[in-house]
Amino acid sequence: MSSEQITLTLPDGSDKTINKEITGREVAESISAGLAREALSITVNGEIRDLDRPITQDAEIRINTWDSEDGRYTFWHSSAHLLAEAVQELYPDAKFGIGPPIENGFYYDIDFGNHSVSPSDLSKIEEKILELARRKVSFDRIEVSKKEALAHYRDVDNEYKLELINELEDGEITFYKQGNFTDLCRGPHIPNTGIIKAVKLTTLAGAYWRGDVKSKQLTRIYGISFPKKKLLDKYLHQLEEAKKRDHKKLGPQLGIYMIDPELVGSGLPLWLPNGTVLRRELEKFMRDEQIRRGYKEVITPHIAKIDLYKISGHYPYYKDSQFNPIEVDDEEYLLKPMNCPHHHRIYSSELRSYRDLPLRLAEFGPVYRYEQSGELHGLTRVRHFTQDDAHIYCTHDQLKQEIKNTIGLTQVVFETFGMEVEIRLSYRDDNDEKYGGETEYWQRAQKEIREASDEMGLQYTIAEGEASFYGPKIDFMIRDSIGRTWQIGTVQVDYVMPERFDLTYVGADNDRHRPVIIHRAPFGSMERFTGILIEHFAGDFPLWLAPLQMKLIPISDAHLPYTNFCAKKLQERGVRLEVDSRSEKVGAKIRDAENAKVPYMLILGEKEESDGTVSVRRHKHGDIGTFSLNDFITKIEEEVAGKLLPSQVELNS
RNA sequence: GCCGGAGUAGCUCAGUGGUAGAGCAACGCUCUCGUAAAGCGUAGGUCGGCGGUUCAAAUCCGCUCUCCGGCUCCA
Repeated sequence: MSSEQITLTLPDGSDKTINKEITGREVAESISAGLAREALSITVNGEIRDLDRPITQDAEIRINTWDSEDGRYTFWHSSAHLLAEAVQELYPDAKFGIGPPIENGFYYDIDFGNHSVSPSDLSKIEEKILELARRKVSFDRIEVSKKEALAHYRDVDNEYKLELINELEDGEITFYKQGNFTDLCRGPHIPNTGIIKAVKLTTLAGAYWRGDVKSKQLTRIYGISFPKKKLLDKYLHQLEEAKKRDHKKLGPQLGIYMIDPELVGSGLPLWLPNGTVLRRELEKFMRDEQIRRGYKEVITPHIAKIDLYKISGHYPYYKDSQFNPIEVDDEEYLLKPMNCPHHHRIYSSELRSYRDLPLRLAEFGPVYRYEQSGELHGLTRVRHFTQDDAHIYCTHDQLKQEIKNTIGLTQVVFETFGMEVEIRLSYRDDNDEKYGGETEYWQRAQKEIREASDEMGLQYTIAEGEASFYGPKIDFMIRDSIGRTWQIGTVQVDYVMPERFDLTYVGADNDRHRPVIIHRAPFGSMERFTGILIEHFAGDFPLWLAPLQMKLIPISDAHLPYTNFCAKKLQERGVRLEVDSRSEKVGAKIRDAENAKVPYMLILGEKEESDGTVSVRRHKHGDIGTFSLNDFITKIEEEVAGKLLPSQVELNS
């Protein structure tokens, strides 16, 4: 091969030998005209780059279009620049912070000085963006020295960019310029602004410069853009649909929970009868799983003396997010922010032998945390919640197997509900103040959870700085209806609390040893899990969870006796049902049951009465046929016992 | 806690300074009905709260509470 040629490997694994210094655009053209037309950027050995930059060496490449994440990333990054240009034209005094692409769109943090941006400004900015886009100008990459970069931002008096540049190495600083707007930027960008056909500025928010509360708060404008107007309409429609799953709306509507800020308090959910049924079913499910795995259940009080939390370290570390202490008889008590310290005291109540380990103490433990007012959110972020908590006290030799067991249990939970979770290993960072315990313990614990995760075949990402103060975690995250991620289940390894509480066991060598603790909560909290569950199923719960499993609908009053007969038979088998004896037409009763998302409706009239059958409707599917009462009972008992998801239910009669 | 938005009947919403409205739900009566809305009627409000401007405030102004979307935080 001549030195003038390089080999490019395409995503399908095929190689392409091609002249050196070829640009991404030329590569795309060499593949197909269609691809060249759609191309937004190119990924070269994992780095996303502009299409018009030459490729100088052998590389794995991928041409990015709107259909790839890298392509959309490029598109939205360029959109953020266009947003900034529009703002600069309309508000010349605005100073720009950072403006990255995000999962669904982009944002730009802007210092508007004294101007307070309102939603009506947003539509003006949107129009300006589209106007600028139509000029179809290119994004030009300009390499600058650090000195030039600093000089530029001194001229325009932008302290934010100056701060950013000061942290950069000379020689790797680039600007991008489109039209009249130049921005410090690593790139890459799309070929020209004209590709951006539709834009929607979605949200206006305050955002601290560099995420620091002590810094100035800038105005963050969120937006999303598309290469076709139709895609924007589709996106907005999907957003509307997603909102219908919102547990804050569905929860109260379905009688699951309510919040009474006036007299009970914000963030203190009240579980309504339907929600309580659901929650008790969830607890029963977890208890059964735990009994099979050798857990022992305990119950501990909602409060404890403040000293308990001084020993555990919760009090000094998390003073700000606790309810104020309760003073009684010269003693201070705290509403418990965690259950662990209570459990540790139970552990310490007896002399423990290595033969007793692992000791697995479980509790549906209520905790109280004073979350900031702006942070409260339906059932997913509250000030009082109940963790499906457990602490496993074990020897070092047992640790890895126990971690794997808890991961296994957590997986069972998510499989049961058909949930897809993202897994995150939450490690510590360099900020020693945030964490307790010896660094060597931390390294050890991080290694152990990683090994256990690998051996269980988990796909995870690692997040530094997300650990709890006593140890690293495996966090199981799930998305809500509008794509926000919430931590649900967690498995944590803890070497710190055994030291703080001086926990010991007697080993085979008759010496005292320190146990290790695993903290775990597969649901996380009953509240958050229920909130997520509502959104996951959009209120159409599997039969075993549905608070109201069926409605019995007599055709007319004449069939009420037979309806009550069926109701009695079903109730004897533990079915949760209601008889709709209102003087409404069948259609109306069906409609009401459908709206209440009741899984089954039994229509009972003359035919059914004389045959001893029930005519069955399934929520969202309609009439599924006629069954003998006994066959129907068998069918639903199988459905409940198998914890079948709505999508798994066989509807053939 | 911070930034922006919003609070009118149980729900969805109309009402821009002059007597608080609609649909659905609820309740009553009539109808006794075959697979997604029967008909008629009744009741329901401190227009989130407090204060101010005005002859007059749901409407204008100030403060405050709560909720929504973000930020920060998150044991």
